[in-house]
Amino acid sequence: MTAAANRIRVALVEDDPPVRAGLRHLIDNSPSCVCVGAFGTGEEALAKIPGLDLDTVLMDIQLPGVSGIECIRRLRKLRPKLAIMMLTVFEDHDRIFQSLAAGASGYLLKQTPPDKLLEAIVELHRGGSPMSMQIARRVVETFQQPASGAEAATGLSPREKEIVAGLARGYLYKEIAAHLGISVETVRTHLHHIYEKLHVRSRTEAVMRVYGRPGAV
Amino acid sequence: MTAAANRIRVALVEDDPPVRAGLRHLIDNSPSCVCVGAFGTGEEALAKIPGLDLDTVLMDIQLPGVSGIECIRRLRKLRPKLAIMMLTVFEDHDRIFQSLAAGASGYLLKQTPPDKLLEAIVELHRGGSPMSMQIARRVVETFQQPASGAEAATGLSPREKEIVAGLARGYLYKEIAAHLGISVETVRTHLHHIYEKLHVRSRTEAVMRVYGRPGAV
DNA sequence: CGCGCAATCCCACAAACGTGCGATCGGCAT
DNA sequence: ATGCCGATCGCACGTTTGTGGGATTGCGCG
Repeated sequence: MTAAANRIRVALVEDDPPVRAGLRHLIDNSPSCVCVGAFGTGEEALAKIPGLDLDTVLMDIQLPGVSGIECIRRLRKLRPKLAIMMLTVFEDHDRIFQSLAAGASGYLLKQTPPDKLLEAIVELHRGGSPMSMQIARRVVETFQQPASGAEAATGLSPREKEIVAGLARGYLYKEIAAHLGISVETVRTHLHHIYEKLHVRSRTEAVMRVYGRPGAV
Repeated sequence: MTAAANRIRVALVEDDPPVRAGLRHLIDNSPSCVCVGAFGTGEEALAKIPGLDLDTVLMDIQLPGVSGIECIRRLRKLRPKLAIMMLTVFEDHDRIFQSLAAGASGYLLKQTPPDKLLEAIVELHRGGSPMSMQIARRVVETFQQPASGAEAATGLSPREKEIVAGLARGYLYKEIAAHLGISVETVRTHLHHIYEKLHVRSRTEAVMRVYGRPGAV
C-alpha cells in the first residue's frame, strides 16, 4: 500500500490536451493528490465520473458541447458530495455567479501558480472554498451593494433608502411611518418617487431590485 | 526615509488590551506592514481614524458601545476607499453577512496563524478579499441555496416555489395565475399556505425569506 | 380502504397599496 | 434671488392583497 491511498482523488475536465496533460502531471507529482481521471468534454466526464471513486473535480468552463457550468449542475445531481472547483480564465460576473449557483465550491483563475493550485485542492477537500483574489472580491462585493452602492446605483436618497429597508422587512406603511417618525402620507410620497426611480410598480419589485440575490429568480 | 514609508498602513480596533498589543507588535515587526493606530472602542476609532493616513483597518466585532459592524458602516461613510477586514471569533451567519453588507472586504477568524494574518493584510491591500476557509464556504453556499437547497430549506412544495418565484418578479396574482395556467383563487390559496409555512404575512416578507440577500437589511 | 396532503376552485370583507394631484418648507447652487 | 430638490403632509379613487371560511380531485402511504 503506497501513500497514494491517502491522497486526494482528483478528476480533471479540460478540453485542451496540453493543458490537461500538464495538470495531470502536476497533480500526480504532488504528495497530496492523485489524478484518477482526465476528460476532454462534459459528456465524457458525466459518463465516467459516476463509476470513479474520487473526492474533487477541477472543471474548465469553456468546453465543446455541454458547458462546464451545466456539467457541474448535472454532476451535483449524480454525486451531491463531490467538491467541484472551477479552473478557468473567465472572471465575468455571470460566469462566476452561475458557476457558484450550479454548485462549484471553489473558483480559480488559470493564472494561479502550480503550488497555489495544489494548496487550493487541499483546502477544497478540507471544506474550504478557495477563490482567486479577484473572484473573492467580486463575490464579497455582491453583498456590499445594498449597503454602500445602492445609493449611487439606484439614485435613491438616504431617506428613500430607509423607506426601502422598511419595505424589505415587510413593514406596513404605518409601521414605517412610526419607525421613522413621519406620517403615512409622507411614506406614500417617498414610495411614489422610489417606484419612479427604480422603474417598478410594487413594493416587492422595489425590494428585489435593491436587496435581491443577484441572478435569483 | 525608511522602508516604513512603503509599508501598508494598518489600524486596529480591538477591545482586549493584550490582544491589541500582540497584534500591534506582530504588525510592526513585519516587513510589509506598520501599525499606525490601535483603538479599544468603535467611538475612539471613528474619532481618530479620519485624521490618520492609512490603508486598512482590522476590526473586532464585539466591542463595548458601538459594535464593530456599526463601526464599519460609519467608517465607510467617512472613508469609502478604506479596506476593512474583520478579525473575530464569530462565524455565525448573521454576523458574517452583516459585516460584509456593512462594507468589510475580508473576514478572518482569530484562530488564523500570525503569518497567514500578515499575508491576508497584503492580499486585502492588493484588492483581494481574504477569508478564513470556513467563512469562504459559508459565503459560497449562499449562492448555491437558491439553486438546490431552497425547496428543502423552506419546506415549500414545487408548485408553491413557482408561486413565490412569481411574487419575486413582482407579478400580480392574476399574472401568476395566467403564467401557470391556473385561477387567481388557486394562487391565493397557495399563498395562504406559503405564508403559514414561512411565518410571514405579506408577499414582500415571503420573497425576502426565499430570495433575499443574507444579512441585507 | 381511509387518511393526509398537494393542488385546484369559489366567495366575501376589510385592510393595505398604487396613482394622481396639490402643497409647504429648508437648503444649496446658479 | 430664483429655482431645483429632498422631505414633509394631505386627499380621493380604484386596485390589489390578506383573511377566513368551504369544497373537490387525485395521489401515495400505512
